[in-house]
Amino acid sequence: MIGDRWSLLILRDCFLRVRRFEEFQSRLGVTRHVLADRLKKLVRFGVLRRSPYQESPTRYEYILTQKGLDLYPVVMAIVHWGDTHMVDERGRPMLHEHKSCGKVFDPVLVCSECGEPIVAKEVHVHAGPGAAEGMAKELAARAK
Amino acid sequence: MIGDRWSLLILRDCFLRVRRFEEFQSRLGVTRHVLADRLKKLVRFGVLRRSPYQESPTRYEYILTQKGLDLYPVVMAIVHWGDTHMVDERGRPMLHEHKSCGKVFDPVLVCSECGEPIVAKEVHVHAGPGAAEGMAKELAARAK
DNA sequence: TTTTATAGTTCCATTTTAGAACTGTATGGC
DNA sequence: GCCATACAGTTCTAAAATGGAACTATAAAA
Repeated sequence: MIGDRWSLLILRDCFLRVRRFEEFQSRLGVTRHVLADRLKKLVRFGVLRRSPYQESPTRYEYILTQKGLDLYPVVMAIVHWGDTHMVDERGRPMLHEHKSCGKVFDPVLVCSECGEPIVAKEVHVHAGPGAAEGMAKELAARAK
Repeated sequence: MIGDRWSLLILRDCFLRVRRFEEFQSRLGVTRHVLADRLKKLVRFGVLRRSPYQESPTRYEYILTQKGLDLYPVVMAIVHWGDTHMVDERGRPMLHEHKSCGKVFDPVLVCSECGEPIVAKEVHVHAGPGAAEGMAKELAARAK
Protein backbone atom coordinates (compact mmCIF):
# COMPACT_ATOMS: atom_id res chain seq x y z
CA MET A 1 0.00 0.00 0.00
CA ILE A 2 2.89 2.35 0.71
CA GLY A 3 5.37 0.62 -1.57
CA ASP A 4 5.83 3.35 -4.13
CA ARG A 5 7.54 6.64 -4.50
CA TRP A 6 4.77 8.97 -3.36
CA SER A 7 2.27 7.40 -0.96
CA LEU A 8 4.30 8.00 2.18
CA LEU A 9 5.05 11.58 1.16
CA ILE A 10 1.35 12.18 0.53
CA LEU A 11 0.54 10.74 3.94
CA ARG A 12 3.16 12.87 5.61
CA ASP A 13 1.53 15.94 4.10
CA CYS A 14 -1.88 14.71 5.28
CA PHE A 15 -0.53 14.81 8.84
CA LEU A 16 0.61 18.38 8.13
CA ARG A 17 -3.06 19.20 7.45
CA VAL A 18 -2.79 19.22 3.67
CA ARG A 19 -6.14 18.16 2.23
CA ARG A 20 -6.46 19.38 -1.35
CA PHE A 21 -5.28 18.15 -4.71
CA GLU A 22 -3.57 21.37 -5.74
CA GLU A 23 -1.76 21.67 -2.45
CA PHE A 24 -0.39 18.12 -2.53
CA GLN A 25 0.69 18.69 -6.09
CA SER A 26 2.51 21.96 -5.57
CA ARG A 27 4.16 20.89 -2.31
CA LEU A 28 5.44 17.56 -3.58
CA GLY A 29 5.97 18.13 -7.29
CA VAL A 30 4.35 14.79 -8.06
CA THR A 31 2.70 14.66 -11.46
CA ARG A 32 -1.05 15.25 -11.41
CA HIS A 33 -1.61 11.93 -13.08
CA VAL A 34 0.18 9.95 -10.39
CA LEU A 35 -1.28 12.05 -7.58
CA ALA A 36 -4.84 11.37 -8.74
CA ASP A 37 -4.05 7.68 -8.88
CA ARG A 38 -2.42 7.55 -5.43
CA LEU A 39 -5.27 9.44 -3.80
CA LYS A 40 -7.74 7.01 -5.34
CA LYS A 41 -5.73 4.10 -4.02
CA LEU A 42 -5.47 5.52 -0.52
CA VAL A 43 -9.23 6.07 -0.51
CA ARG A 44 -9.78 2.52 -1.72
CA PHE A 45 -7.61 1.22 1.12
CA GLY A 46 -9.67 3.19 3.64
CA VAL A 47 -6.77 5.39 4.70
CA LEU A 48 -8.25 8.60 3.31
CA ARG A 49 -11.81 9.60 2.62
CA ARG A 50 -12.89 11.91 -0.19
CA SER A 51 -15.16 14.55 1.24
CA PRO A 52 -16.97 17.38 -0.59
CA TYR A 53 -16.11 20.84 0.69
CA GLN A 54 -18.16 22.93 -1.78
CA GLU A 55 -20.99 22.67 -4.32
CA SER A 56 -21.12 23.76 -7.99
CA PRO A 57 -18.75 22.62 -8.93
CA THR A 58 -18.54 19.98 -6.27
CA ARG A 59 -14.96 19.76 -5.10
CA TYR A 60 -13.44 17.25 -2.77
CA GLU A 61 -10.72 17.18 -0.18
CA TYR A 62 -8.90 14.19 1.24
CA ILE A 63 -9.06 13.51 4.95
CA LEU A 64 -7.38 10.84 7.06
CA THR A 65 -9.72 8.18 8.42
CA GLN A 66 -9.00 6.51 11.76
CA LYS A 67 -7.15 3.81 9.84
CA GLY A 68 -5.09 6.58 8.28
CA LEU A 69 -4.53 8.40 11.57
CA ASP A 70 -3.17 5.14 12.94
CA LEU A 71 -0.30 5.48 10.45
CA TYR A 72 1.06 8.39 12.48
CA PRO A 73 3.71 6.27 14.22
CA VAL A 74 4.96 5.10 10.83
CA VAL A 75 5.35 8.63 9.51
CA MET A 76 6.82 9.92 12.76
CA ALA A 77 9.32 7.09 12.93
CA ILE A 78 10.54 7.91 9.42
CA VAL A 79 10.72 11.62 10.16
CA HIS A 80 12.67 10.99 13.32
CA TRP A 81 15.07 8.66 11.55
CA GLY A 82 15.61 11.38 8.96
CA ASP A 83 16.19 13.93 11.73
CA THR A 84 18.82 11.66 13.24
CA HIS A 85 20.65 10.47 10.14
CA MET A 86 19.87 12.66 7.17
CA VAL A 87 19.84 16.33 8.18
CA ASP A 88 22.47 18.75 6.94
CA GLU A 89 24.45 21.19 9.08
CA ARG A 90 21.45 23.52 9.39
CA GLY A 91 19.61 21.04 11.60
CA ARG A 92 16.07 19.75 11.59
CA PRO A 93 13.55 21.19 9.19
CA MET A 94 10.73 20.81 11.70
CA LEU A 95 10.20 20.52 15.42
CA HIS A 96 7.33 18.67 17.06
CA GLU A 97 5.57 20.01 20.11
CA HIS A 98 3.44 17.75 22.26
CA LYS A 99 0.37 19.83 23.13
CA SER A 100 -0.49 17.79 26.20
CA CYS A 101 2.87 18.40 27.89
CA GLY A 102 3.91 21.54 26.07
CA LYS A 103 7.40 20.37 25.14
CA VAL A 104 9.35 19.82 21.96
CA PHE A 105 9.79 16.06 21.82
CA ASP A 106 11.20 13.08 19.96
CA PRO A 107 9.07 10.02 19.33
CA VAL A 108 10.26 6.89 21.14
CA LEU A 109 9.05 3.37 20.47
CA VAL A 110 8.50 1.51 23.71
CA CYS A 111 7.25 -1.88 24.82
CA SER A 112 3.54 -1.94 25.66
CA GLU A 113 4.25 -4.28 28.59
CA CYS A 114 7.27 -2.83 30.37
CA GLY A 115 7.50 0.65 28.86
CA GLU A 116 11.19 0.35 27.98
CA PRO A 117 12.46 1.58 24.59
CA ILE A 118 12.64 -1.20 22.03
CA VAL A 119 15.85 -2.12 20.25
CA ALA A 120 15.98 -4.77 17.52
CA LYS A 121 18.33 -7.12 19.38
CA GLU A 122 16.00 -7.33 22.37
CA VAL A 123 13.12 -8.68 20.33
CA HIS A 124 12.43 -12.31 19.57
CA VAL A 125 9.95 -13.15 16.83
CA HIS A 126 7.84 -16.27 16.74
CA ALA A 127 4.96 -17.51 14.64
CA GLY A 128 1.50 -16.23 15.46
CA PRO A 129 -1.90 -17.76 14.65
CA GLY A 130 -1.95 -16.32 11.13
CA ALA A 131 1.56 -17.54 10.29
CA ALA A 132 2.22 -18.13 6.59
CA GLU A 133 4.14 -21.16 5.41
CA GLY A 134 6.21 -19.27 2.86
CA MET A 135 6.37 -15.58 2.25
CA ALA A 136 6.93 -15.73 -1.51
CA LYS A 137 3.89 -17.94 -1.88
CA GLU A 138 1.93 -15.52 0.27
CA LEU A 139 2.91 -12.48 -1.75
CA ALA A 140 2.05 -14.25 -4.99
CA ALA A 141 -1.39 -15.14 -3.66
CA ARG A 142 -2.04 -11.61 -2.49
CA ALA A 143 -1.17 -10.12 -5.88
CA LYS A 144 -4.10 -11.86 -7.59
CA MET B 1 15.64 5.88 0.15
CA ILE B 2 12.70 3.65 0.98
CA GLY B 3 10.39 5.05 -1.69
CA ASP B 4 10.10 1.97 -3.85
CA ARG B 5 8.37 -1.34 -3.86
CA TRP B 6 11.06 -3.50 -2.22
CA SER B 7 13.40 -1.60 0.11
CA LEU B 8 11.14 -1.74 3.14
CA LEU B 9 10.46 -5.44 2.60
CA ILE B 10 14.18 -6.11 2.32
CA LEU B 11 14.77 -4.20 5.54
CA ARG B 12 12.01 -6.09 7.32
CA ASP B 13 13.74 -9.33 6.38
CA CYS B 14 17.05 -7.93 7.62
CA PHE B 15 15.45 -7.53 11.03
CA LEU B 16 14.35 -11.17 10.77
CA ARG B 17 18.04 -12.08 10.47
CA VAL B 18 18.04 -12.62 6.73
CA ARG B 19 21.48 -11.77 5.38
CA ARG B 20 22.07 -13.49 2.04
CA PHE B 21 21.13 -12.77 -1.53
CA GLU B 22 19.47 -16.11 -2.20
CA GLU B 23 17.43 -15.94 0.96
CA PHE B 24 16.11 -12.44 0.27
CA GLN B 25 15.29 -13.52 -3.23
CA SER B 26 13.40 -16.67 -2.38
CA ARG B 27 11.52 -15.15 0.58
CA LEU B 28 10.38 -12.04 -1.24
CA GLY B 29 10.10 -13.13 -4.86
CA VAL B 30 11.78 -9.92 -5.98
CA THR B 31 13.65 -10.25 -9.25
CA ARG B 32 17.38 -10.85 -8.86
CA HIS B 33 18.12 -7.78 -10.91
CA VAL B 34 16.15 -5.45 -8.68
CA LEU B 35 17.39 -7.13 -5.51
CA ALA B 36 21.02 -6.62 -6.51
CA ASP B 37 20.26 -2.98 -7.22
CA ARG B 38 18.38 -2.37 -3.95
CA LEU B 39 21.11 -4.00 -1.87
CA LYS B 40 23.69 -1.80 -3.58
CA LYS B 41 21.61 1.27 -2.82
CA LEU B 42 21.11 0.36 0.82
CA VAL B 43 24.86 -0.18 1.17
CA ARG B 44 25.52 3.17 -0.51
CA PHE B 45 23.16 4.86 1.98
CA GLY B 46 25.01 3.26 4.88
CA VAL B 47 22.03 1.25 6.04
CA LEU B 48 23.60 -2.13 5.23
CA ARG B 49 27.18 -3.22 4.94
CA ARG B 50 28.44 -5.92 2.59
CA SER B 51 30.56 -8.33 4.53
CA PRO B 52 32.49 -11.39 3.25
CA TYR B 53 31.51 -14.64 4.93
CA GLN B 54 33.70 -17.09 2.95
CA GLU B 55 36.68 -17.19 0.59
CA SER B 56 37.04 -18.79 -2.85
CA PRO B 57 34.76 -17.83 -4.11
CA THR B 58 34.41 -14.82 -1.87
CA ARG B 59 30.77 -14.41 -1.01
CA TYR B 60 29.13 -11.58 0.83
CA GLU B 61 26.23 -11.15 3.19
CA TYR B 62 24.34 -7.98 4.04
CA ILE B 63 24.23 -6.77 7.62
CA LEU B 64 22.45 -3.83 9.20
CA THR B 65 24.69 -0.98 10.32
CA GLN B 66 23.74 1.15 13.33
CA LYS B 67 22.06 3.54 10.91
CA GLY B 68 20.10 0.56 9.64
CA LEU B 69 19.27 -0.77 13.09
CA ASP B 70 17.84 2.65 13.87
CA LEU B 71 15.16 1.95 11.27
CA TYR B 72 13.64 -0.63 13.58
CA PRO B 73 10.89 1.70 14.82
CA VAL B 74 9.89 2.36 11.20
CA VAL B 75 9.58 -1.32 10.39
CA MET B 76 7.88 -2.16 13.67
CA ALA B 77 5.38 0.67 13.25
CA ILE B 78 4.41 -0.64 9.82
CA VAL B 79 4.17 -4.23 11.08
CA HIS B 80 1.98 -3.14 13.97
CA TRP B 81 -0.28 -1.13 11.70
CA GLY B 82 -0.62 -4.19 9.51
CA ASP B 83 -1.41 -6.31 12.56
CA THR B 84 -4.14 -3.87 13.53
CA HIS B 85 -5.73 -3.15 10.16
CA MET B 86 -4.74 -5.75 7.61
CA VAL B 87 -4.80 -9.22 9.14
CA ASP B 88 -7.36 -11.80 8.10
CA GLU B 89 -9.49 -13.91 10.44
CA ARG B 90 -6.54 -16.16 11.28
CA GLY B 91 -4.86 -13.39 13.26
CA ARG B 92 -1.31 -12.08 13.31
CA PRO B 93 1.36 -13.84 11.30
CA MET B 94 3.99 -13.09 13.95
CA LEU B 95 4.26 -12.27 17.61
CA HIS B 96 7.01 -10.19 19.16
CA GLU B 97 8.54 -11.06 22.48
CA HIS B 98 10.54 -8.51 24.43
CA LYS B 99 13.52 -10.41 25.79
CA SER B 100 14.18 -7.96 28.60
CA CYS B 101 10.70 -8.31 30.11
CA GLY B 102 9.78 -11.70 28.68
CA LYS B 103 6.36 -10.70 27.37
CA VAL B 104 4.63 -10.62 24.00
CA PHE B 105 4.21 -6.95 23.30
CA ASP B 106 2.97 -4.25 20.94
CA PRO B 107 5.15 -1.30 20.03
CA VAL B 108 3.84 2.04 21.28
CA LEU B 109 5.12 5.43 20.18
CA VAL B 110 5.45 7.75 23.15
CA CYS B 111 6.63 11.28 23.85
CA SER B 112 10.29 11.47 24.92
CA GLU B 113 9.38 14.21 27.43
CA CYS B 114 6.23 13.02 29.18
CA GLY B 115 6.09 9.36 28.17
CA GLU B 116 2.48 9.50 27.00
CA PRO B 117 1.44 7.78 23.74
CA ILE B 118 1.45 10.17 20.80
CA VAL B 119 -1.62 10.80 18.68
CA ALA B 120 -1.54 13.03 15.61
CA LYS B 121 -3.99 15.61 16.93
CA GLU B 122 -1.88 16.26 20.02
CA VAL B 123 1.14 17.32 18.01
CA HIS B 124 1.91 20.81 16.79
CA VAL B 125 4.57 21.26 14.14
CA HIS B 126 6.72 24.33 13.74
CA ALA B 127 9.74 25.30 11.69
CA GLY B 128 13.12 24.15 12.92
CA PRO B 129 16.58 25.57 12.15
CA GLY B 130 16.86 23.64 8.88
CA ALA B 131 13.44 24.71 7.62
CA ALA B 132 13.04 24.74 3.83
CA GLU B 133 11.26 27.55 2.07
CA GLY B 134 9.34 25.31 -0.30
CA MET B 135 9.17 21.56 -0.37
CA ALA B 136 8.90 21.18 -4.15
CA LYS B 137 12.00 23.31 -4.59
CA GLU B 138 13.77 21.25 -1.97
CA LEU B 139 12.94 17.93 -3.59
CA ALA B 140 14.04 19.20 -6.99
CA ALA B 141 17.39 20.29 -5.55
CA ARG B 142 17.92 16.98 -3.79
CA ALA B 143 17.30 14.99 -6.97
CA LYS B 144 20.39 16.48 -8.71
C1' DT C 1 -15.60 38.52 -22.40
C1' DT C 2 -11.53 37.05 -20.58
C1' DT C 3 -8.95 35.47 -16.62
C1' DT C 4 -8.44 32.71 -12.47
C1' DA C 5 -9.20 28.73 -9.33
C1' DT C 6 -9.70 23.87 -8.70
C1' DA C 7 -9.65 19.01 -9.68
C1' DG C 8 -8.93 16.27 -12.48
C1' DT C 9 -7.85 13.43 -17.54
C1' DT C 10 -5.23 12.39 -21.72
C1' DC C 11 -1.17 11.63 -24.44
C1' DC C 12 3.63 10.37 -25.36
C1' DA C 13 8.51 9.74 -23.91
C1' DT C 14 11.44 7.97 -20.38
C1' DT C 15 12.44 5.07 -16.53
C1' DT C 16 11.66 1.15 -13.68
C1' DT C 17 10.37 -3.46 -12.95
C1' DA C 18 9.29 -8.37 -14.17
C1' DG C 19 10.70 -12.66 -16.02
C1' DA C 20 13.80 -15.58 -17.71
C1' DA C 21 18.18 -17.10 -19.08
C1' DC C 22 23.10 -16.83 -18.54
C1' DT C 23 28.01 -16.27 -16.05
C1' DG C 24 31.61 -17.60 -12.92
C1' DT C 25 33.72 -19.98 -8.95
C1' DA C 26 33.81 -23.79 -6.28
C1' DT C 27 32.20 -28.34 -3.90
C1' DG C 28 30.56 -33.10 -3.88
C1' DG C 29 28.94 -37.46 -6.12
C1' DC C 30 29.94 -41.07 -9.32
C1' DG D 1 37.33 -36.53 -15.34
C1' DC D 2 32.34 -35.31 -15.79
C1' DC D 3 28.05 -33.77 -14.24
C1' DA D 4 24.92 -31.67 -10.83
C1' DT D 5 24.42 -28.31 -7.20
C1' DA D 6 25.12 -23.92 -4.52
C1' DC D 7 25.64 -19.10 -4.53
C1' DA D 8 25.84 -14.30 -6.00
C1' DG D 9 25.27 -11.96 -9.18
C1' DT D 10 24.68 -9.91 -14.67
C1' DT D 11 22.33 -9.50 -19.09
C1' DC D 12 18.47 -9.28 -22.13
C1' DT D 13 13.65 -8.09 -23.67
C1' DA D 14 8.79 -7.05 -22.68
C1' DA D 15 5.55 -4.92 -19.67
C1' DA D 16 4.30 -1.50 -16.32
C1' DA D 17 4.90 2.79 -13.87
C1' DT D 18 6.27 7.51 -13.87
C1' DG D 19 7.39 12.21 -15.72
C1' DG D 20 6.09 16.19 -18.32
C1' DA D 21 3.12 18.83 -20.63
C1' DA D 22 -1.17 20.03 -22.49
C1' DC D 23 -6.14 19.72 -22.26
C1' DT D 24 -11.18 19.48 -20.01
C1' DA D 25 -14.84 21.10 -17.11
C1' DT D 26 -17.44 24.19 -13.87
C1' DA D 27 -18.06 28.44 -11.96
C1' DA D 28 -16.77 32.88 -9.81
C1' DA D 29 -14.38 37.34 -10.37
C1' DA D 30 -12.41 41.21 -13.16
